[in-house]
Amino acid sequence: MSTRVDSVVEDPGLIEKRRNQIVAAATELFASQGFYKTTISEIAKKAGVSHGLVYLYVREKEDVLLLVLQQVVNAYAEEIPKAMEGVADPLDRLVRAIEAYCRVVDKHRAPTVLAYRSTKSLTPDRRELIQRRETETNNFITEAIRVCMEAGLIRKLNVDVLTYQIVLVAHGWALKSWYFKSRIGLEDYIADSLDIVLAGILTPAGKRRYADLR
Amino acid sequence: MSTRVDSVVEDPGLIEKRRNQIVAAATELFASQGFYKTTISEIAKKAGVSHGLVYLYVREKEDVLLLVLQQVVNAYAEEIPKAMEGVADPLDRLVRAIEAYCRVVDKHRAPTVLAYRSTKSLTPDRRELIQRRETETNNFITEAIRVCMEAGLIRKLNVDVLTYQIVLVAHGWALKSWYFKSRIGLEDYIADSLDIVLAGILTPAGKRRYADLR
Amino acid sequence: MSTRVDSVVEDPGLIEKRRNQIVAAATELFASQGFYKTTISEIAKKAGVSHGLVYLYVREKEDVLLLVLQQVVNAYAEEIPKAMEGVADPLDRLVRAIEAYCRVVDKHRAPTVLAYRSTKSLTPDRRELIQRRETETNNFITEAIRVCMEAGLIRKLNVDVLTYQIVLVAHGWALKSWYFKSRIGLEDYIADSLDIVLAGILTPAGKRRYADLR
Amino acid sequence: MSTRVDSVVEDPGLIEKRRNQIVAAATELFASQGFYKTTISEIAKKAGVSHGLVYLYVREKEDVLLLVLQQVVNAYAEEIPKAMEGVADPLDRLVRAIEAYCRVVDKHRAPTVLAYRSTKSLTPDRRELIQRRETETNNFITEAIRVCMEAGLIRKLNVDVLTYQIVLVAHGWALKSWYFKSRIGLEDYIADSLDIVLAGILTPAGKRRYADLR
DNA sequence: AATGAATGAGGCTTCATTCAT
DNA sequence: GATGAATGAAGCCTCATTCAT
Repeated sequence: MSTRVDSVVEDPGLIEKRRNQIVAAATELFASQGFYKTTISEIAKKAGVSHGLVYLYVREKEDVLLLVLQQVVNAYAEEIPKAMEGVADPLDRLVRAIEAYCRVVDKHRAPTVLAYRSTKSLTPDRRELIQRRETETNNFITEAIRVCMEAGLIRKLNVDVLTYQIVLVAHGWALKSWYFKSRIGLEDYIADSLDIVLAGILTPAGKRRYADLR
Repeated sequence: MSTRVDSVVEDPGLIEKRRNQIVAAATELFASQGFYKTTISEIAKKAGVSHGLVYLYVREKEDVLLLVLQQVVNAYAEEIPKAMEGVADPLDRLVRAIEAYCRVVDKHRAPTVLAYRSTKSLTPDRRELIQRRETETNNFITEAIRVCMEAGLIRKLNVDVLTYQIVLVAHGWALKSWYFKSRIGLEDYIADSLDIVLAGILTPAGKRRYADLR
Repeated sequence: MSTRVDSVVEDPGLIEKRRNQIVAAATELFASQGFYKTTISEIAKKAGVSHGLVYLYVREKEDVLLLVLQQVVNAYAEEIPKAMEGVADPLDRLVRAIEAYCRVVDKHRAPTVLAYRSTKSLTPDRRELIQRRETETNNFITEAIRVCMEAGLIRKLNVDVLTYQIVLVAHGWALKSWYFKSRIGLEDYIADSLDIVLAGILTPAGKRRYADLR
Repeated sequence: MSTRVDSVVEDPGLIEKRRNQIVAAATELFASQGFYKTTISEIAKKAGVSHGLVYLYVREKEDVLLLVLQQVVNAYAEEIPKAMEGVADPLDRLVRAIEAYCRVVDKHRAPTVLAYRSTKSLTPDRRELIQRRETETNNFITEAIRVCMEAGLIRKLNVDVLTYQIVLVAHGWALKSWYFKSRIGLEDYIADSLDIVLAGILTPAGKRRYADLR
């Protein structure tokens, strides 16, 4: 979980603990006010430390943003494969991945939106770190699609387009939560989205297999 | 075209002209550096005016952002219905709306991404102005879907979910352009996306009608 | 009534008229908000002219202040001698001068306070113009005192101190109006002040003469 | 000593020290150039600190003015009662109060004039703070007069008018110092003013008592 | 004479970052 | 390791003044 963020403090346990405090506070503040309107002092105050301390665990303000965004994309990168673990059936794996994706997004709604708002506020090197990790996650989806396709369960389609269509469905839950909030719940959103997407991509064989899974 | 942004200058023609200059400059800068990293002076310089002049046409920096975002959502709100004008067939209307949406997004790629990044930087009243306009546009999609559904061309589905799935497909072209750029062109993206979505939502009758349209 | 303020406009009648508009508007605004918080645009708007016009009748903003202050000190310089005109009795002259002073101050309460606030905002040359005029006015008081003194109606006292004590009584009505407003009216203020001052300065002969005057 | 001015710095000793530096510098500058022509940077420079530091001890520029004016009215409120301490004779108390008032004014000549110029530049809440304190001070004079009156040493007169006549005599030393400077010294001014005022208000009994005091 | 658009100097204020304790 | 006072770069915005029409 190397973060590529430097600290003058040596003790890794302490680093872990302090950064968690800082990131938790920052996530909340960035999500509600945005990166630029949030000051280091606000973060420190909410984290219950002095603002000078922040600079013992981070070199610049932007590093805090990096840590926050890493936490989100790391959550994705961990929980999605975990949902697929031990599941052999290719279609089942894909479905579970999609469901998991929506649920992680739901759990991290605010920071997910933050990622859309603020990734570009990072310097290119840091930005790449985040995007690489996101791509990594999406590769699980891409791979699951590919396996289904090879098994004849999904039609021949542009895999990239399909991958991002699915990703956007998941992210959409966070991005448009201001719209959905009063209209539909998470589980219904997942069910409806799956319904649409799978109907659009499954082959007849795929459809039969999917019916069996339920 | 009322912008809800005040100006001390009276002449509407001049206001129009100056604001166009300012918005054009600001769009470019906001898109590449973000709202907060862009200064009023930079905008003025790129627009070829003094920075004092900006404040004759705008009351605060945030108004510039509002104008920029209004330009995008207005483009959506105008061009999408225009693509449907004179087209009677319900399915054709929907397809054209989707295609048009993707193309407007393509034409305004940078400011579309900007909208995702920066809408939350607006004060609530201004933010609402933008979101209202976006909802307005999306209502065309919702309506087109509903008509198709009533005509038995589209399955019974949650219309809100479907609307935003389509909207996200269109926006996705801008949001993930960093990924798609090297992989696929706009027209292929539209074709593939339509392929997936329509397959997912059309009834057998709808599929037959769609085949006829091509 | 040369004002020592330049104008690019030639016609003296027009200058007079326009300056009156400007000064009237400015007096009100300066009095309520102070010189620095008042903008040329506000003055122009209240005067019903364009703000560009102001600069045809005045070279700088400070000139407007000078004109405003000149109007007050000129009112003093005119009305106080006028109250003494045709009055021969030395003590009567002094008493009428004091009464007149208080009444002019009352009529110009706001600009009188303004003079205390803002005379120092003038450049030295302009400031001197105002102070010279004020001294001119006060000389009427000084002179009246001196004549009374020579006539044995007033005790031998430092004339300068006495003059300013009287002047401050008059100005005090404006300066401390926030305090007096709810406590006493103008005529009572004049009567009480005269009572105190005259009792303090009149000789027995003076007191007898004063009794005759009433 | 509560100033009603916020500071982000906690240590009261440091606040005291820094504010003293700032106020000393500001007093000088405000007195010579006025509030609006003085910049925070000038104050900081003269105080030997960075301009950023000023904002650790003050929230807005106007707070600096408030602190400066508080220093003057506080000096009045402290030194005048101190001059009366331990003095039992009513007339003696009044005379000492008047003398003390003139001397404090002399010691704070510039900021006293500043108070006349700039109190209105304060927002109403801050202005009230200053005026309340000034009224507090003047109440000592009012009270001393009242006691003398009850003891039959001073004639029945409007106490408010008399109070402010005395106050203006004291303030006059500062307000008209440009005139007096070359004409009379402080002690003579005090003596002459007392002479006039007391002659104006004392009863025969009062005059006898006053003669005894000398 | 009058208008009002345009300029740009300059002030206030914020806040990331440093550093002495 | 932690604190918090101090610094100073930098941005927003105002408004006196100019000038083309």
